[in-house]
Amino acid sequence: MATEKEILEARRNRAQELEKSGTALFPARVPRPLDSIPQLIAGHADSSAESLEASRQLVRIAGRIVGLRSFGKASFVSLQADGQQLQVWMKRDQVSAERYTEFKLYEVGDFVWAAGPLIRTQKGELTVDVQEFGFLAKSYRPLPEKWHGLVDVEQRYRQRYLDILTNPDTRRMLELRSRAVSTIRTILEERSFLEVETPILQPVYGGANARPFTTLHNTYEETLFLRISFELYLKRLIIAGIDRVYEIGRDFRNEGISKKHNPEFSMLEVYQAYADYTDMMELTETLVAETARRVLGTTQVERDGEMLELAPPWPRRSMAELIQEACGVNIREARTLEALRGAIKSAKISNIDADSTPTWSVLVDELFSKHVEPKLMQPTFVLDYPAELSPLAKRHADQPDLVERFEAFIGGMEIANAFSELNDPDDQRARFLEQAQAAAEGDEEAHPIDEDFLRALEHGMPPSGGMGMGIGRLTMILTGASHLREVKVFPHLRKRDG
RNA sequence: GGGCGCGUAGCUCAGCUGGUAGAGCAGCGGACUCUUAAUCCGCCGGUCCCCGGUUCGAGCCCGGGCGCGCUCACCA
Repeated sequence: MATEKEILEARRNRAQELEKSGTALFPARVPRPLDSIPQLIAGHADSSAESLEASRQLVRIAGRIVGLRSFGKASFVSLQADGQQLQVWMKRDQVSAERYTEFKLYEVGDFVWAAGPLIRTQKGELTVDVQEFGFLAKSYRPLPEKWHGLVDVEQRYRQRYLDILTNPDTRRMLELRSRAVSTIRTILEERSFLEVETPILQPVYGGANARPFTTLHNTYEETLFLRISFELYLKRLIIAGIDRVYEIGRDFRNEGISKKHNPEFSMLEVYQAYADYTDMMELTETLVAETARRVLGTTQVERDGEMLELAPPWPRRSMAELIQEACGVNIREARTLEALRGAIKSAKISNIDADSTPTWSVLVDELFSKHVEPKLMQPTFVLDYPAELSPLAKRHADQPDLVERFEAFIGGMEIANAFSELNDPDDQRARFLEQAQAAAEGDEEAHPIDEDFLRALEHGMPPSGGMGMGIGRLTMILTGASHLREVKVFPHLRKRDG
């Protein structure tokens, strides 16, 4: 018997036998109170066999059978709950021959409870010396192979529950991500920010340059878009006088998948009135460093063998000076497309096709993302982006072709993006029109015009700073993960037929 | 989307120059009251990803497809 069908039949048959012997396979009630396995383990890390013997503490635990070492008239069973395992020792003499026969029908994967005194075995293992036990839930399918565990990458993601169940690292990642998000909420609450939930289905998408997912509302016969950012709604709330506001939620972008990209991803967006992008720098570095400190207990993380120091202050570097350093091209002198093309050619920059790049800004962006970004390992704020690439950011007072914007990079990856928010409705309209022009010329990621948002802006918006941070990428930095899907609970995989 | 690689038992893997499929774990039967990858004896288990081709003969070679990984491109 070893085909999948036969293994499943064997488990079904054993379940039937159990049921015939009067055991409910899926009982509704669990005996209470239950002791927590992690708490028992932590509480008795130093308890000796003698002290346990002396106190004879009676405990009751419940969990999934993940290991079964069976002898003729006794068995050791590993029970797992809350991600940790505690051994129970089942002896025929102690539980009665009849009940031991029933127990022999239990198998790896099933859920059970067991009660008895806590002891330490001769080998020193903390163990429940079972006096009473019972069945809690049947598992009809086997767990992954116990020694190698689940290693097939595809199956790890297609059946993530098995990955989480059997790979402690995956569980630790989930716990860490959860604590990171809750720490971010705590810090923002400490600073009096209000958390809101804005629409995911939007009549006009915006706040970023990306292609959206499109859907249809049947009743209103209305085309709706899954949001690509929360930005324009949160700014409406700034206009509404919610001076410190944030949202943690999901964005959707109909684009490629890579180590750093997924079509749906979690974002934090924060907006603060009477502030600008320098305030956002302080907030960003504090959020990242404080989250690391509270979750990991340190502000130092390792990435590809390099130690990263997340503690503030992070260096503030202008995009121009970083490009100058990396490529020897001075974008402040080469201010036109032709001049920049010439500078790139004379500097002999590799893998940039200067002639086919349509605008000065896009060429600058190319230089930056290919030659600077991958090298930004230690946390770094990159400041002062071309206005053309940032239709929602306020212009520099003295350099109107640049905007007050920064992106924060860690480990060669963009972690956050922020600006002094554009609050001049006429300039905003002009920027939208530029975007409409780009769209007309075929730029599928151009920002659409949002008349409703412009109307709101005309009512008046205070000077404000805004910042967006990728939760998944932050988690990658905190865990050292090399791929975004590692820090997602259920990453997207192609649909499989059959 | 392009390039490279992979797909063999439920799981983890091996399979020579093309000669008719193998191990460990899991499963089944048996022994066993201090194991923790328990041990020992025996047994069962295959659409070699799919379709087509070459060949006396294909897991292996060729063509097409599907899925996955890496990578480049795209993309915050």
